Amino acid sequence: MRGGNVMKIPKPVSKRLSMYYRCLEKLKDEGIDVVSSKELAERLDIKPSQVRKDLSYFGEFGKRGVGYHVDFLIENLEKILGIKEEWNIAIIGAGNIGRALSNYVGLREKGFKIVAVFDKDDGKVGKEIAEGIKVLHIKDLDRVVKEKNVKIGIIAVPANVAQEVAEALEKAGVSGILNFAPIKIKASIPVEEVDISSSLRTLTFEIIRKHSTKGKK
Amino acid sequence: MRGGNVMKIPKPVSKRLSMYYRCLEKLKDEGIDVVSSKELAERLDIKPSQVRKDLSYFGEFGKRGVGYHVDFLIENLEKILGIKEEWNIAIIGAGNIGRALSNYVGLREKGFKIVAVFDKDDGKVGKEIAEGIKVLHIKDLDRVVKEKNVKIGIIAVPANVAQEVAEALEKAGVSGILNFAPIKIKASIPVEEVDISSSLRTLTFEIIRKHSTKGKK
DNA sequence: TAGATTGTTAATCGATTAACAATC
DNA sequence: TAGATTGTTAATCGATTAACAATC
Repeated sequence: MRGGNVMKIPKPVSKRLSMYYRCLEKLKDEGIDVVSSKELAERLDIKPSQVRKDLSYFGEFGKRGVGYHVDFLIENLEKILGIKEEWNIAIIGAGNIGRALSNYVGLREKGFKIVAVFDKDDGKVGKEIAEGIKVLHIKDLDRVVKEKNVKIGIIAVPANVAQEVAEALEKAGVSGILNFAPIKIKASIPVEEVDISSSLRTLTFEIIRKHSTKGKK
Repeated sequence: MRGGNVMKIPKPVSKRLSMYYRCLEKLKDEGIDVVSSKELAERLDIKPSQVRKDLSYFGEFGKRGVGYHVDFLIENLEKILGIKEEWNIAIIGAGNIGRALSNYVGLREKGFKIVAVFDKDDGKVGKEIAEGIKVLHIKDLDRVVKEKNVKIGIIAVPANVAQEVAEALEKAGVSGILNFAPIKIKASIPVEEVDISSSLRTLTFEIIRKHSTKGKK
């Protein structure tokens, strides 16, 4: 099914769509131009019906009895995920995370372009944090977001100021936020959380559980 | 319920336990020494029954009619999550992510100690990547993991070599892996994935959906 | 004791998987 | 046409939430 009426899509779908896309690119490289949900699922270690259901939220991309044309599916996923668009990004916070992200070339290749880095510390403002990127003062956020058409704001500041930075970003007019601070951000625009400490904590939890559980299958 | 028999715990529980812990520390700072599931839930914007159920997987920490003693619950969460333990970490890959993590002081404060950084590039080996941390050659992984009692390996290499690095880490004897490469790692020890590009992609997906959906509530 | 709040069972909700008619 | 594989509906599984007896 599909249509203009409200359609709820499970949270995990978008992560899987990215997986499908990456896999399809590989298939294309291998010279394969039609693939079945079975084949795709096998490569990704999931169920064929999951592949079909995930795709069905967005349209009918396959041919019964045949499978999915790799090129056609790639094209559609590119539209759904915004892969061919260029996304201008501003980073707030010129500390370790801010610096690492500014220098992370992998992002550029995927269409994510860091166009500005902000900090409130005058000692950092004006310094070159990455090639061609000078740190700006946070007070210029509004103006720069508009001028440089910033679509995504990345929060790379301590937890205690993260919420207010989020509000400033939203007010400045960004469309989405990626948050590295270990605190849940409340906003009316989409927010994704990346919490490294929390992931490490989940890991130690699992390690402890694994070792202390005797009869666990 | 609780007990020695196999007890399945929902995946999202550990993230929430971390949230509870952080919130309890704040409560302690505020001088509060007893808290109800209702109060805790309100502060975290979840349901009281979720708090109670999550905690019930690990024991009976509250008093009926009273609530939870903050200190007592903190103590227990510290054990469950391994918060007071020191976790020695090795990073594989001395690129941008590796460097950023090596310099990320926030980790140290939480008991995560980077004790070694590895790379296969001779140009990087021997260089000081962070204060007091010289890059080692990957060939010394096995020895160093044993000598320095490394418990966690962080994968900060490109996707195409991530799986083999994971296998090397497991063979060397680490207990868990944190993976920054955009590929799902298969291993028999716990693995947590942190995928920044994928999170950004989910964000662009949500932004596009939000804007193109008219009647959406 | 009366009031409050837990721990746990049962009901609900959401996501995944299986099954199958439609159709290439 | 016969075989294959989709798109979609129905069944299952897993996680959250509500309800309530137990008890501080």
